[in-house]
Amino acid sequence: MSKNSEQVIEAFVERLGVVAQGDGLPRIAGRILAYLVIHGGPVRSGDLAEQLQVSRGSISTNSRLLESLSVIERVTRPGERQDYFQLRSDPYVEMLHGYLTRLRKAREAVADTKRDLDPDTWADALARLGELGKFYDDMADLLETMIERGRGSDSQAPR
Amino acid sequence: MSKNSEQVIEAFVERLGVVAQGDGLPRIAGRILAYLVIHGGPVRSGDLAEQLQVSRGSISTNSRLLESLSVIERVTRPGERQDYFQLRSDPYVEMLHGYLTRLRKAREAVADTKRDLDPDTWADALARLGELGKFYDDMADLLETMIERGRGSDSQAPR
DNA sequence: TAATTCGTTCAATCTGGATTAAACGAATTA
DNA sequence: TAATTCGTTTAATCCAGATTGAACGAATTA
Repeated sequence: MSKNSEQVIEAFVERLGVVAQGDGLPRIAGRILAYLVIHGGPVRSGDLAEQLQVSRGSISTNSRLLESLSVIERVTRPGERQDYFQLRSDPYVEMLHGYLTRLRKAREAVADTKRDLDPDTWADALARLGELGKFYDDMADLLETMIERGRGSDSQAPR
Repeated sequence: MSKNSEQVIEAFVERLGVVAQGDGLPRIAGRILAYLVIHGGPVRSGDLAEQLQVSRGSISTNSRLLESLSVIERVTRPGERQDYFQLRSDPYVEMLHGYLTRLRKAREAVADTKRDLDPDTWADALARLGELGKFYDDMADLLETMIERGRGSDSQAPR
């Protein structure tokens, strides 16, 4: 690895950490993801801690988070004790499910409110709630489209 | 307002606060938005502070945030000193611009990295970066579609 | 057996961002 | 003029969530 590449990769890892943060994920989760995007193949959990300079506990917590998001997967090797992690085949599409869940929660809040408000007294409010609900619905549709589109047809799968 | 409606609205305001939080916005911004969705018309800034039980400073900061996001607008009335706030006409579509900005930032991190990595040495990493970049591109396209669809035709546009 | 090396958990700490409270200026009113 | 009432800003506080570090159990090795 040329000196230059090191810096480039380090920068990428850090920037994806910030992106993850903006998406409501722990910074370290983004860094792990970035590291796996760069280094692909199964990476030893211990290496992650060392390379990213974070505690083993953090790696444990955040890798399990990414696992639960179906972004990475844990693999093992016969005769070896360490866990390995690698990207799943459709890593990014999977993340959309998280957005979808949040969207549905928002949508539910709107729906509940619409249901519980008296139609005569709150006509105006209900109209505006309808707009907001529709927005959430459209967003959800779009995400579902995106998920549908991505699933299976993911450019080049096997590595 | 029946006792019941009060509770319903209060719950809605709180829930949208949580939603906002999940979207990386201050909780109070979400509450202000919810309050305006319910009560529509121009609402006095002072009322917001009182009704939401937060400091004037918070109202000031968060309303300016929502203003900068083009979600609400500030209006005044001749002879009155207080500021009023109301929803803008396409409040939700406007929020998408924020997502788009974040998406582009992520996309840029990927593009920069791709540009700076030696194609021979990092062929695999570049392929994976390409996938990630494509994902961001697709997301951006979809958001732009959404923005396009929503703009102007507001209420119920054909899908 | 004891000593390592894993991963996980949990309490303690750290930290960034939200929120407040106080101070300020501007406009208004008395 | 002084006293109010706005909105904003800033420093101080608060808080939730991230991160760490130590402790633990399990599996391994010597």
